[in-house]
Amino acid sequence: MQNPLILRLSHPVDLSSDDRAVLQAITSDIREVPRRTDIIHEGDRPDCVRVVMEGIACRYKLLRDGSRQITAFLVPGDLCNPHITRLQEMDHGIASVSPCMIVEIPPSTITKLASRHPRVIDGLVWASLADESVMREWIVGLGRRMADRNMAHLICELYTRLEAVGLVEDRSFHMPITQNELSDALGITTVHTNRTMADLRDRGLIAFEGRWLRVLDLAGLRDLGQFNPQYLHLRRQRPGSDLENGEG
Amino acid sequence: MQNPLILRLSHPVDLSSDDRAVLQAITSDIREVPRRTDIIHEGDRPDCVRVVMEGIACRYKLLRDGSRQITAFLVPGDLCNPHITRLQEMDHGIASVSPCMIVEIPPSTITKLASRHPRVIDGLVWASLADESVMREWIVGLGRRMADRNMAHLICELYTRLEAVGLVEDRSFHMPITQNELSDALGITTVHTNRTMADLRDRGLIAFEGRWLRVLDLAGLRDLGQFNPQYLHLRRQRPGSDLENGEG
DNA sequence: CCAAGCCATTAACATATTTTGTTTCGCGCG
DNA sequence: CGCGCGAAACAAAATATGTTAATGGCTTGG
Repeated sequence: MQNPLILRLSHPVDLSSDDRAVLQAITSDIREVPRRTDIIHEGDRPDCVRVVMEGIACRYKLLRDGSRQITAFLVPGDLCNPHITRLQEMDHGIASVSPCMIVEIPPSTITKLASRHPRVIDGLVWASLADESVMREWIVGLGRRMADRNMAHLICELYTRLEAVGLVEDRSFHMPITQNELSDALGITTVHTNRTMADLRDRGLIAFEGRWLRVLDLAGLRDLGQFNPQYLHLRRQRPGSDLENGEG
Repeated sequence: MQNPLILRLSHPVDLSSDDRAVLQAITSDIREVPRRTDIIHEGDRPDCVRVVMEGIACRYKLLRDGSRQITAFLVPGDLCNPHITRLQEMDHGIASVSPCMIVEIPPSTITKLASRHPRVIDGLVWASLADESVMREWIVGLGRRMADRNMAHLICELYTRLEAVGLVEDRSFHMPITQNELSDALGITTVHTNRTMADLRDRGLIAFEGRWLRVLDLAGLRDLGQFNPQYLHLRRQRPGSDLENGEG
């Protein structure tokens, strides 16, 4: 499997072979995290940028009554804490959903990147903008979409983002997210998630094969979720022009 | 009234008097926007950074079925498009809720700021992080909070953010947001917004005096909404240096 | 001054979603 | 092998929220 971070950043910017080599080098020291384990706790002030290289993780917040809201899923190539240079206190937790491979990059490395590999920083900023955009789309979904449409939308989101890092094969992808976790992402109960999932299956839109989710009718799924992949900003919008070096 | 952008940025970073002077200078060319008018359209690729200096605006997305979801409110001192240097296509619209005063800052000015006034840029990045954090909190609210709690939370958010730019007087602030707009922010119908609002009033938590919202029981409101202002990142976090200048 | 329109408010009823409880299935483990 | 557990599936009752429609206050503009 190719390096997901490189794949991810290749979409928004043109990486030189040198850029790629550096990215490959700084993502070589991989650490495994078992499933359902905090990668960063709420309140932490992490001293390294963490990148998911394999597996799926999530950002989440816990409420006093014990309920949980997942605010984002992280797929390979995603950064846990892109704003490291601010040394901010985390206002939410990040946990593995499946077993994950994680890389830690010290801030000094980022600083070096900023001067010698501006394209890489560009790509990271783009990725951060895409994350924001995904959040807005979640707000829309939670506020104004019925459960079935929102679930269709979420599946489309995962499908598209996983495809961007080469993790979709033959219209299907590994799906370690349980219905309970889906519920906490969609803001509904597990029971309703189960009903809704069955509904999508019955309509012939998706199918489960073991822990793999196969999209049987991508057009239909997109239509139901009113999914327009543009918000993911996976393609660069203007060849060249934008210099703007990083914030390190 | 003091310059809201300066007030806003003074919270996260220490601005020199020189920084302040520059900020004052670049926010002098103000333009008025009537209420309910698009400031930036979805699909636009704005060529200037816009800052709200007066009034309230909102980010929103429209769905095919005609419904709308507001994903954020912008108060004085907030930036409409902080990521201008990427020349991104807007994936959402920004519209005035009340009549607004808007400033436009060309990217070249930002570039100059970056070299000569790093603190200002620091502050802007902090503000952007806070915006992200607010989005996450909205996701939590839409997904997991009952309508009354979420409305309490939103009122606390507005109260705190307006207080940070000196727009809360005697526990009350100007509230031009209609129940219809509140509904589109909270993901509920106007009828339910009305019910919920009446409920908060009946409980003695808030009161309306014309178009001003007075918070009668701040502790009660915070408790109901389970509001913890920390996520707004209004104070700088450096452990030693926390002088905590008064927020009033 | 009236008419038109926006806004807040309320009622009665309909629907979506939650809550609760039970059942089944597959799987790791003693 | 049986056991316990997590996950999934299913159903009935309870509740939160949505829909539709009507009212009155208030502003605004002719």
